[in-house]
Amino acid sequence: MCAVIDYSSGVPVYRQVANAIRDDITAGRYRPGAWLPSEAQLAQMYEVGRDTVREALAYLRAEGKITTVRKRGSMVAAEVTREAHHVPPGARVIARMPTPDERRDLATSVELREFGGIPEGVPVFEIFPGARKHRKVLRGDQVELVIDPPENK
Amino acid sequence: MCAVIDYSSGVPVYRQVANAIRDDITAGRYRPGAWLPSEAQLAQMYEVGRDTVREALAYLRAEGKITTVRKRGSMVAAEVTREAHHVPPGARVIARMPTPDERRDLATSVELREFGGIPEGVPVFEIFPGARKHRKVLRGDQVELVIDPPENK
DNA sequence: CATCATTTGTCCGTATGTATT
DNA sequence: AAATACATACGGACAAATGAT
Repeated sequence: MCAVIDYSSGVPVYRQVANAIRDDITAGRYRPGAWLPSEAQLAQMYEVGRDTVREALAYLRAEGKITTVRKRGSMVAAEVTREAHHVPPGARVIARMPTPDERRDLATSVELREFGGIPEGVPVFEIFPGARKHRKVLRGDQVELVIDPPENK
Repeated sequence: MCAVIDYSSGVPVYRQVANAIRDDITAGRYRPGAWLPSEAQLAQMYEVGRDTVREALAYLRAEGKITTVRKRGSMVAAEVTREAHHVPPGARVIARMPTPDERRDLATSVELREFGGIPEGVPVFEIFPGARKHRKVLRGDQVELVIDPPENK
């Protein structure tokens, strides 16, 4: 029934599996917050090895689509509402993946306990405000930058 | 010489290996663009299984620190100069990981041929300009957003 | 042009510790 | 308490593509 793995396509099998699972997520067959089948089950479903499933899950983690909890399983990432963050004129902003330190510092207490930090696949904003104020690092999955319209003062 | 893996720390071994390699990268012992030792060599160096090394490399790929080329090896991600991109007042910006389509569309021709798309660990900006213009999706590793100062017109 | 060694991708068997039931 | 399920980790093995000889 599910999933045709094409071994002659040249596309790594783990990516084909990842694509199939991602399609199931986007199609709503796995809902946000729900647990995926276990690695062994997924391996059986797609008729591939466990290693391949593990790589596919790592791939989806890197995309931020799922988070994996040690000794529990992999969960579809929950949707969060983004909080507006106002950026002053003249600022510069880059997006990048967080450092290990930032992953620890930006985590909620729950995430820190469960995952050891913010999940994989979550980028950060690094904001350099105009003058010589300190730069800010914000979680990319929880904020939305709002460019302030010019004020008349 | 290199790397002490602490099996009693509770920290997964693959993460300890990833941390050790990352430290080597940040310390400049592996330069941008250089090939890492092969998986087999790394496994020997840290005295762990190849599975563990592969997981560590997947972890570093997700961080954008390295890119892996099939049948060739893993390379330290090259540094690029960011191009300035001006954002109009009133716009909203989010950062997220790209979809598979975007990974293909935003790749250079070289990346498309070598990796099949932009590398893992590269986030994107999604910019919603004020009115009802089309949204823009830009590579997070190549651009730097510049918030335009208010103009007087 | 042909051959060979290297390297990643993939699969399998097995073992262990831990969380949940 | 006991059993089950699962992530983590090790080892061996082969295929296919690449690069060097």
